[in-house]
Amino acid sequence: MPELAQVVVDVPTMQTNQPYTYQIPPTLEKQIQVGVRVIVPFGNGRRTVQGFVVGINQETKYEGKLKPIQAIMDLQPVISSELMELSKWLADSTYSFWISCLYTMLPNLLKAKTTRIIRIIDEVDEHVAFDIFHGKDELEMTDVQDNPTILSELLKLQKAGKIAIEYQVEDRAHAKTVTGIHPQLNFEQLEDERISLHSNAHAQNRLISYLQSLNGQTVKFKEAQRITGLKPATFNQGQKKGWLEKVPIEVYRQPLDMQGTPDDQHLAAPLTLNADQEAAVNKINHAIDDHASQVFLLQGVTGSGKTEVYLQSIANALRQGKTALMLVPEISLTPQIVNRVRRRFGSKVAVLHSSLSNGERYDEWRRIERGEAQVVVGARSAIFAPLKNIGLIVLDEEHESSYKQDESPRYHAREVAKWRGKYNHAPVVLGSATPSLESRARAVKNVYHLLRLPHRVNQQILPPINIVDMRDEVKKHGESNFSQVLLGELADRLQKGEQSILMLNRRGFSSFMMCRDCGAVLKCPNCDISLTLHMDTRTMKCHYCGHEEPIPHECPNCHSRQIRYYGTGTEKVEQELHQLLPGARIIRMDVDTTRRKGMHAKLLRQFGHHQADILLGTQMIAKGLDFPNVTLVGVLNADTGLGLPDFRASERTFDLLSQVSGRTGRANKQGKVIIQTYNPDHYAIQDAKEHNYEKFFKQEMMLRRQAGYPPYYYTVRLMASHPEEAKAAGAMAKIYEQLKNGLSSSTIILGPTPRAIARMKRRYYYQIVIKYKKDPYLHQLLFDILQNTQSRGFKDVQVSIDQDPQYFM
DNA sequence: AGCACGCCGACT
DNA sequence: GTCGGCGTGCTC
Repeated sequence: MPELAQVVVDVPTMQTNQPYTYQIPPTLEKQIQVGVRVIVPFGNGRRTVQGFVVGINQETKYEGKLKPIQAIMDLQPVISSELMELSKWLADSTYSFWISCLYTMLPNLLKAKTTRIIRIIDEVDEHVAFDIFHGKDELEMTDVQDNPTILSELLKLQKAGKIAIEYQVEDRAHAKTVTGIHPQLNFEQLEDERISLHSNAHAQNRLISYLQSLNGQTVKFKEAQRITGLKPATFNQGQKKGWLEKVPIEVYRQPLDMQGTPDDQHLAAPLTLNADQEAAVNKINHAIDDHASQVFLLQGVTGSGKTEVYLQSIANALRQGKTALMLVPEISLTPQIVNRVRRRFGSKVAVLHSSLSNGERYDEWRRIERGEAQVVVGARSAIFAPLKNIGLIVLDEEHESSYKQDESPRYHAREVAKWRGKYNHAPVVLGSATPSLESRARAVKNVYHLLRLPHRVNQQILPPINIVDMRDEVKKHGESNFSQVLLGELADRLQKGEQSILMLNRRGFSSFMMCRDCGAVLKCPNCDISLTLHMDTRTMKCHYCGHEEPIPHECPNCHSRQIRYYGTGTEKVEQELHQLLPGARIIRMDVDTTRRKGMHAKLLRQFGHHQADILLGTQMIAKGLDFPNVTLVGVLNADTGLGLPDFRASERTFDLLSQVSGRTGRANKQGKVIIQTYNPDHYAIQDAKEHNYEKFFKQEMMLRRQAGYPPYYYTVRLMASHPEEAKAAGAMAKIYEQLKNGLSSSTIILGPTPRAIARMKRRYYYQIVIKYKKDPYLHQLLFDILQNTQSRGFKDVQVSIDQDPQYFM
């Protein structure tokens, strides 16, 4: 019996979400392995697609004739056996396609581009040759596919055999190369060449000496020019005379911020640990040494030196000959933290940012895959880094919601980390000053091992927090984003030459246009939400679909000219600040000023060098920053997130206030925090003021218990969308019937209801939230529901399932 | 996804 | 009669 390949093809639909069996042609027999990418014929016609070999065996249930694999794209598997296992688990636990999970684990460049090319194979008339093919003999399908007239014409020609459609699967993954030069002659031969030189050919003479000094090595052309000072023309002469040859040298793309990485001779030494840190490191190191897949929850107040604990534990994993993975939320993946890891571990470190180009990302991935990097630092998707023999996984700021991917596959990096920890028999460290309720509850139940760092390393007390009641403030001093107290403190810092950080909480908050006469709010034509004013581009933008339109001068509803904008953006605050404190130098950080590559780092560097007095920003400045000269943190509007219809609203507010408070008093100077709010008595704000996580945890747990939310219940969210509201609602109603009949009696079904943002990108959304403690039928039932989605009655309906959603909106 | 097959109304 | 609209089903 011949070996057969089981292939998962790149056709992400429910019906094709399974391996297909292919013959292995004799020429590929030796190269085919599980985890390589292949090109296979799929469907009628000459269509070819990319796929992954997920198994090699002799089994097939398929009765028809098996097709052969057309080509193999990798010499080595790009999916290891660990990641293969993981991909199956991921698809199952997130209700997503296997193929999507495989791609999620790889750099984008490994997703092949498929193109359809239309080629003339027989005489066609002039109209076709010039008007459609523009005189050429081939055409890309993408150029014509949305022109029905041309398309039908081409279809006829295809039937007549005049043109043919060819499929090309193109691998986009290419190693970057630079030109290198390689001596073609040995020392003596070069010496002979020297003799035949003209006496004034000094440059060529020097080139010969240089080539001799290379001893047969290949060097980069640029490098050779730099060292010899010779012109490219001289080298070209040498090439013509056969002394040297130009060859491509494979190099890794160097991200901007990688340049200037310390060399491995001058790495930073570990810092001295305090007793708490040492106890934590010891526990973690024991687990590493014992190959124990224990989960630790490292709960340490801001400034308590969690990072040092991570670094020393990572160092221990490396000493054991193992690798380590450290995850950081994208928002705090700042140069500060990356540089700290690089200074400690030098060239062993690979970094996976979202701001890397596809090529850079591919190169970092290959460095890891080849074992050249043993420490990986990155955001969410770095959890799939192709490290082998993992000894430790760290998730910093484990409570961050950005660890959950909000599109399919909707995985949580924390859960993947635990899976890989188990597979590799390695501990997982979850670190946070404000752990998620889920994690902390597990620590209480001893599922996780709790490690605490209750003190700041510099013995600084946590900064005192003042709450300013903005209701009084507005009564006494009128509308302003700045209370008298905050202004006074800011002026005081300016005078002392100290720095301040101001945070504008943008959650659930933005500048919108409203008509003062009829009250109409300018809304997105595609989505059900108001448009946000962007002064920099002078446009109104939709934050959901990207729709953009000019700022209106009159109300589109009643044509009144009394249309004004409301709300507060960072720009408006900056303007107000310039008026109130004319001398202050301000750096504004928000999505608009940091969109350009490298701007984030640049602005922080400027602030670090004290080129500004005030750093004004959104949530992105709340985490991870460490500036010793900052002695004041102000939160302009603490409570805008509290009103959101989301059971985690209080937790997020508490986290945010705690995190941002930690940005001050980090060095020797005492810091201070001022929080402005319209809800001064809310427990999330009061507990943050007291730096009292325990109190907040107890209170919030009680409320979650009463309302039946996580961590007391698991939740799943189902969503259905359709361009017509009734169709979306109807689909959800059908799903509701299936659920009601199939689930156990203790399970609670909420809905169906329209989503808080009921319309987005021209589609209407309906949702159901299921709350359950234990339901043996649920998992299978949800898969059945997805399967039923294929039937009539669900035409054009998109259904998605989100296990443990982060947001209910 | 992409394509063929097949069943209905509108035209050469 | 046939062309082409879209609903349905299949891809190893």
